[in-house]
Amino acid sequence: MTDQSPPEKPPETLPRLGEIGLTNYAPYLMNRIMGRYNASLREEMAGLGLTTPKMRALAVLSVIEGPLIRELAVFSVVEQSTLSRALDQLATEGLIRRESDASDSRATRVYITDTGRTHFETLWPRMAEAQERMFRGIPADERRAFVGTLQKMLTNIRKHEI
Amino acid sequence: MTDQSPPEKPPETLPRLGEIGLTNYAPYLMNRIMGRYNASLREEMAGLGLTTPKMRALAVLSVIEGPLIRELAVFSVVEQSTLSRALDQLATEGLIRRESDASDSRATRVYITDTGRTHFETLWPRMAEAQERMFRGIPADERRAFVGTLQKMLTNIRKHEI
DNA sequence: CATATTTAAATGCATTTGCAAATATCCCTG
DNA sequence: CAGGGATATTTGCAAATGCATTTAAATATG
Repeated sequence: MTDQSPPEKPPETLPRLGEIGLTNYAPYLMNRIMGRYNASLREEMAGLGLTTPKMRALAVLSVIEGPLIRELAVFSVVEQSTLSRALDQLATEGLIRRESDASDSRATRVYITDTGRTHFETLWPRMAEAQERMFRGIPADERRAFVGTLQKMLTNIRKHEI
Repeated sequence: MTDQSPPEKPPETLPRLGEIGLTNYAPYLMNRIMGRYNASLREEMAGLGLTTPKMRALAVLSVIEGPLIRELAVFSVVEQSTLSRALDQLATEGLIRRESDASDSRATRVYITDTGRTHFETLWPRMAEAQERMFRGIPADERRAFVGTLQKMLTNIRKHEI
């Protein structure tokens, strides 16, 4: 009972959320900002008959040629089962095309159609605008640094997913 | 037919997503990163009987004292009707308390209970860890700059919401 | 080479979500 | 101070979501 070590200091003192404040906690800020970004697009998307998963799939497919469905799920940040159904709709509407993989008949590759590309290009200016609103008043070099940090963060999380 | 001006440049040329690349488009990166962050917490939350809306409400309430429900909806980035039901559950579980506003009997203020605070403090270390994983290898000054930019962005979107 | 294991995608089902409408109260205007 | 909007919250309902399971095919193992 002669232990002299200070009992009140744990090895690592974790500050509480209240101490940091919501607006210093990066995930809170990011969720808040993305919530607004996504909401601002939802309206536009609804007019085009698109939901968030459908739009995200189209966006990724406008850039990546013929990914597997499970890859598309990761890139577009949509649950695989949700994506599967979103693809059903997109295929029915003629915006994408499913093609069974040549070397693995379990797998399916997904391609955007010309119609799909046109559709996405109608939406893209709104997405660019929404980004522009987010970044309003932020100088170019600060934007670049911000995106650079995001890319590092993506690398960090990628070690856990994929 | 002697017009010498270059005909290929429209007044404002909007780069396509394919030209920027997904990984230079900030909203894509942010959605991707937050998707992972939220997924990593979902598991932990499930064990505590929390959903994302319930967790977010608790987190905000651990910092903000007695907000109106519509304010809480904005702060916690949850649709008001969804929040209303999340609060039903949280109240049943004794984690929050609804109290009708003194000066406006339409309005309801929400307070976290001691039990709710304890509950949230069980989750908080996981949230802090998740943030730490996101920021791994990113130096302190870069983190600060990043959060600073996020705060500016929040100000930008705030002009549109609330 | 038969069998067990893993992997890809789709589907069944219960829960959650979000829009729109309902309800209750407040505030403004004449 | 009565009536017509606004505003705060809840609720009905159809659609979307996500987990767990199924189906089908590939790969590993003995």
